[in-house]
Amino acid sequence: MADKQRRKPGETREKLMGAALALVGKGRHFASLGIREVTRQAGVVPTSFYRHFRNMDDLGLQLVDELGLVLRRMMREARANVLQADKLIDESVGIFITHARNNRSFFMFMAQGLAGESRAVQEGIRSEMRYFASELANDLRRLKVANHLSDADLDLTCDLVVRSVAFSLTDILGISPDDEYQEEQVRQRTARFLQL
Amino acid sequence: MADKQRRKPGETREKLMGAALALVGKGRHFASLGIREVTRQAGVVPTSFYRHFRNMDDLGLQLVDELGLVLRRMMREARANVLQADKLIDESVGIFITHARNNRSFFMFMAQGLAGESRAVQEGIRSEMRYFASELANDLRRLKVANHLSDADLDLTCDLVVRSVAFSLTDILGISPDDEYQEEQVRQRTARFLQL
DNA sequence: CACTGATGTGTACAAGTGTTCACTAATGTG
DNA sequence: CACATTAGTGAACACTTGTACACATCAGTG
Repeated sequence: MADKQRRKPGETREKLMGAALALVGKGRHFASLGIREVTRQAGVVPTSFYRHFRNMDDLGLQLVDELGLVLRRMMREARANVLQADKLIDESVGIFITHARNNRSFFMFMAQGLAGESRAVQEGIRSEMRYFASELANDLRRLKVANHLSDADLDLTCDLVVRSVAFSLTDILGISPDDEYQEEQVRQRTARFLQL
Repeated sequence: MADKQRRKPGETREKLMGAALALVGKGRHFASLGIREVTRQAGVVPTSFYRHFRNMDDLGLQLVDELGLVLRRMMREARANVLQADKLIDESVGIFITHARNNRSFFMFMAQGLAGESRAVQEGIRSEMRYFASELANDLRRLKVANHLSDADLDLTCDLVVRSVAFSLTDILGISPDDEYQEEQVRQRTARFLQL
């Protein structure tokens, strides 16, 4: 695997992705970002952009890949921490919210991408969600919770759960700053959703 | 109420909103639209924009208002057509999908706005959804379906239902052209969601 | 060491951007 | 009718945008 060379040890490519993410985190929509804007934020000259990405959509796609890593990390942590089934929901929601706060920009990007303008990005995010839902179904099968549901219904339920949680994203991200009361509010509501 | 004057009988204001909507319908994201672009699509000179809107966010807000009308119309139709409770879900999903197809751009705008960059638009759409959910809860109470749920749980359930349906939007809009098979697929899945 | 390929920089340009200004024509109100 | 208001127009501005080109610099390979 090739590394960068010249001057700095930091990868310009990562700086660019980070810059785009930072702008999204500040409230901008990914679809409205321009090449120059991103390079400016990254502290790089505009032409450098083309060394790593064809265009903004390309950058978006690569962000989706990284997003996948974040989600997998979250899943792993959830699996490790959820030991008994009775606290399953509360624990999971807690972990999710924590990750959503720690990777605010990433999850914002995800929420945006679901209705974004690049079909490819849209499809990518959706596919990550499908994967997540199917893994969730497997876990539940393994834990023998929800034996009362048929296989097909379990899959469907998990899809529904993932969708609901994803939707709650906009709630969480909308208040994230440090409004602890509201956060608790959302936490409880999301948990109740899942119980139903 | 004042009307337009000069030359044409058609409202420029509506032409501008229609133009923005049309661009969204073509796959563009609202956040990436510019004033000049919209006026060009509307066949109007750029300066005319300022006669009706402060900026693009303002236009977005007014679109949300119109979106509210569309939603209310849909709700009315659903209320009129759903007579017996057993067909409630299938009927409702059918009506929803029909409206989603007929007002494709509007619903696309709605899906986008949920994670859009204007906080005001975001809040507006969310408030429309809350209103919709509360009306739905009232209807269900009236029909005496779901007596087994507490009031608070019913409200929560309806919120969940509206969220799920809204999420399905992206599914529906993503395939809308004329893929009847997939449409049936989504129709069945959404219905099953609601049954659960 | 010379060569190649990847990565970085600076300059340049044509096209598109939001917004302002002065001007014109139609409308509704006195 | 005169008048203020409203809704339309075209020209002009200062900037920003995406992209292309030529060039510089480094890492690794023969």
